[in-house]
Amino acid sequence: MHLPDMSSLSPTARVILGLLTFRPRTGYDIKQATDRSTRFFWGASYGQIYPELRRLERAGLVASHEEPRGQVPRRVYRLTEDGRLAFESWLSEPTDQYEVRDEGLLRLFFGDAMSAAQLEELMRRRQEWYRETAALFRRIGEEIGPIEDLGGHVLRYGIELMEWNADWWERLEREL
Amino acid sequence: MHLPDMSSLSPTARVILGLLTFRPRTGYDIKQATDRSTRFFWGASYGQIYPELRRLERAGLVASHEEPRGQVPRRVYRLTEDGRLAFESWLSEPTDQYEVRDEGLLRLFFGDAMSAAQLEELMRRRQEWYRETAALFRRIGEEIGPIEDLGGHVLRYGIELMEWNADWWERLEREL
DNA sequence: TAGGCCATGTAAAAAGTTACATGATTTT
DNA sequence: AAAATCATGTAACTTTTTACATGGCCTA
Repeated sequence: MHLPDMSSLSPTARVILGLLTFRPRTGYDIKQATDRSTRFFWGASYGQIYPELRRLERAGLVASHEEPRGQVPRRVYRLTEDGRLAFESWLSEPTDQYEVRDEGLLRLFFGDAMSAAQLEELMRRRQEWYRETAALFRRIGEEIGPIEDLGGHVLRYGIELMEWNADWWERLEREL
Repeated sequence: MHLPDMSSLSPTARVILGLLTFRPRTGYDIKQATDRSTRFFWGASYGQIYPELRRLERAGLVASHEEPRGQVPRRVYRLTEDGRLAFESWLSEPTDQYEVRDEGLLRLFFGDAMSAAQLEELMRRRQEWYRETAALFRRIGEEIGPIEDLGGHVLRYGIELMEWNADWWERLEREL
């Protein structure tokens, strides 16, 4: 058995393999799962998921079988032994990749070209958005119940990060 | 005069126009500036910058002239009136785009597939990295002196966000 | 005189989004 | 009976990265 080449695991591949460590899933199911969980720190669209699943199957990291629901064709993917090894190997790699893409922050950076009223509105809007997003995360948390697995901690991270951001913009507004 | 189409301003175009609001720059200079300032919330590579500058010039948002240093060809770009209008129009658009891409967080999310020792190492590494990055940002802050413009506030945001993240992982470690 | 910085660019590949197309099943 | 959800996919496009190629200028 030759070890699968891990350096070729694309970001999307990592999310897919990760979600398959919990249980076998269809492409549709993977999309739903990313939308509900990893979306804010690593999303995926159908345009990536379906082709990537086929690539992963060719590479032997996942395997699939048909499982139609009535007339509806349906293909369920599961992790192979090679897939699990490749994923676990990625899990223990040291990586520092971290990136924030925040348009509000970019606007603030160039804010000297803004009027005072515009700046005011930006600060207000950002606070609102962060509070709303924190509330959305909280609702998701209530749906899935008390924190048990590590996914729960990540959700709590999301809530706290959104609150921190809202507070930061509030502080900025008071300062200016 | 017809208004330039702002919906076609790519993310890279916005950073370029934004940096040109301060002063005229060469492509190389723009790259240096993004590396030193916007990198962590909006970066750009040469492969985007040079082609984008030509697109922007064709669209009339920037203008350039040659300014060689000895034998070295050198082209300096500046914002046109249309470019300034397009950029200011973007500045006041309402946008909520926000994204975090954090590999450490992704690993934590799938951390049930990790051993206790692996998880331990992840938490330690992340704290280290956030503390180091906060220190790096602080050094940059010392170089550019006291906070005067809004760019200084964005730098302070970066420092505080890195500290918050380090603290979060420290708290997590104590909990587990 | 060597190394680092300034300077410009391209080609190819990788990654990701958006819009479209289709239709069955399940729930209200 | 209608609406929502489950389900699969593609094509075109946009965006971004990576690797390569080139060479002058400045300073220790």
